[in-house]
Amino acid sequence: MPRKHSSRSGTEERRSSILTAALQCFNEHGLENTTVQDIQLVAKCSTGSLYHHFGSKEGIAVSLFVETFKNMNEGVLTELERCNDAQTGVQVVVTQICEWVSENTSSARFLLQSRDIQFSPDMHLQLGQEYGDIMRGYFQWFTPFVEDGSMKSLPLDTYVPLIIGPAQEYSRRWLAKQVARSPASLTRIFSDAAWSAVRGDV
Amino acid sequence: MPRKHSSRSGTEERRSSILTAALQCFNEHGLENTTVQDIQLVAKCSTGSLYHHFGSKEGIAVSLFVETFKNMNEGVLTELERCNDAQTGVQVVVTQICEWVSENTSSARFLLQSRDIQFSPDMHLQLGQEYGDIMRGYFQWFTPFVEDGSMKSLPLDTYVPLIIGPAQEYSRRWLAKQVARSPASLTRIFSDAAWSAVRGDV
DNA sequence: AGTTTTACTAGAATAAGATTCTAGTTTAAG
DNA sequence: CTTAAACTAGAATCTTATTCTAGTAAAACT
Repeated sequence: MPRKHSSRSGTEERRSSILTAALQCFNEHGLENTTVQDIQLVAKCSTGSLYHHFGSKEGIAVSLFVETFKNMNEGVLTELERCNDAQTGVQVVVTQICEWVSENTSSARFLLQSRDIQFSPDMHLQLGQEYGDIMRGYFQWFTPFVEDGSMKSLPLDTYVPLIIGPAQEYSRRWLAKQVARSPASLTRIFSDAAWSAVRGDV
Repeated sequence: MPRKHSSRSGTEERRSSILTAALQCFNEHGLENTTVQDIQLVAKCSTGSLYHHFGSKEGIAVSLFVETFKNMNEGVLTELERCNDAQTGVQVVVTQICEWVSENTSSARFLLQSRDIQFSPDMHLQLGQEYGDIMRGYFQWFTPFVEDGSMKSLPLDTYVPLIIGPAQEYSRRWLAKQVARSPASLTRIFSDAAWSAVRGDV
């Protein structure tokens, strides 16, 4: 695994070409059934190169996970910060998620179905860091509205599941091809549900 | 894989001892990092025996998944059938799930984190069968209440995510030790949210 | 009871695939 | 122009899933 930022040109391309290849393979054959050779073949890179960059097959999955996760959440947070009332905020979060899933099916499939990647201790740390930052972002936005009563006061850990739970669960099913209509087309339903789950009792 | 019911005594014990051992191993090391040898060791059985019963490591996971899934849903359905109004029904489903997860952490962890088992075609068929039966059970119970207006009329595929989404998403986090309070202790919050997501507009 | 059939167990042999290792090559920095 | 570090290659190895051959034992049949 490379410690510092790559100093060499073309190296970032190699790295991301491996990630792209991996995403494609994971989507075609599943994480489990993808061999590193499959990835090498698609990315046109050698064993050495692949292991230099990621250390292991799991390392590839972890990097992909982290980058995808950050990517999605940064998009959502950006939109959220444009809002200035609780209801709009909640609904925008749900809408953004539904749209992102519908437009980035490969990434979404990987992200939502890969709960059980085995994170090694330091990977776990890295992820925990990112995760904490992102959550802080959300909570900072919402806290004022809990305080002024426009949102219910609930245990902190329950907000995220209440708001994104239904959309996420539906998305999982859609990505697994168990249901047909895209999450984006049901945005309204899921964002209404989210709001009624956390709105203050007026 | 055995086609018929086992005719021989002690065979069912061997079979279920393998499943139990597998569940334990999966929980300790993760699906990925569990070797069949690990399972053999815990179950005290030979390679031949294990492969006779399940055909592959994946086969073990699939059997475990199917049995656990049926198990949980039968419990929920039984309770549901005792109810005779929509609100109670919805809330009982959520409550049952929260309690089952809190009381059967090993099984729940396996069930909720193993979205991405690669089902081979015939396994997929078997699962699809079970799954369809169970869903039919739920829908039969709910349909009348949609018709009489006590529940919203929505696309069929959205009911399940709306009702169990938040509880399930929270449960995932709890099982991954990302949050501390047990789902059972938050039943009220999740079942209220479920009901407000699907209640008819009175 | 004796024979046959079939479920089941065993563990060695094999095969597939992940990871490591050795030997470079290329680039940036001094 | 030299050196150190990033990077690439691909053969060798090591781990692990799966297959194969050879049985044992219980039920079914006569």
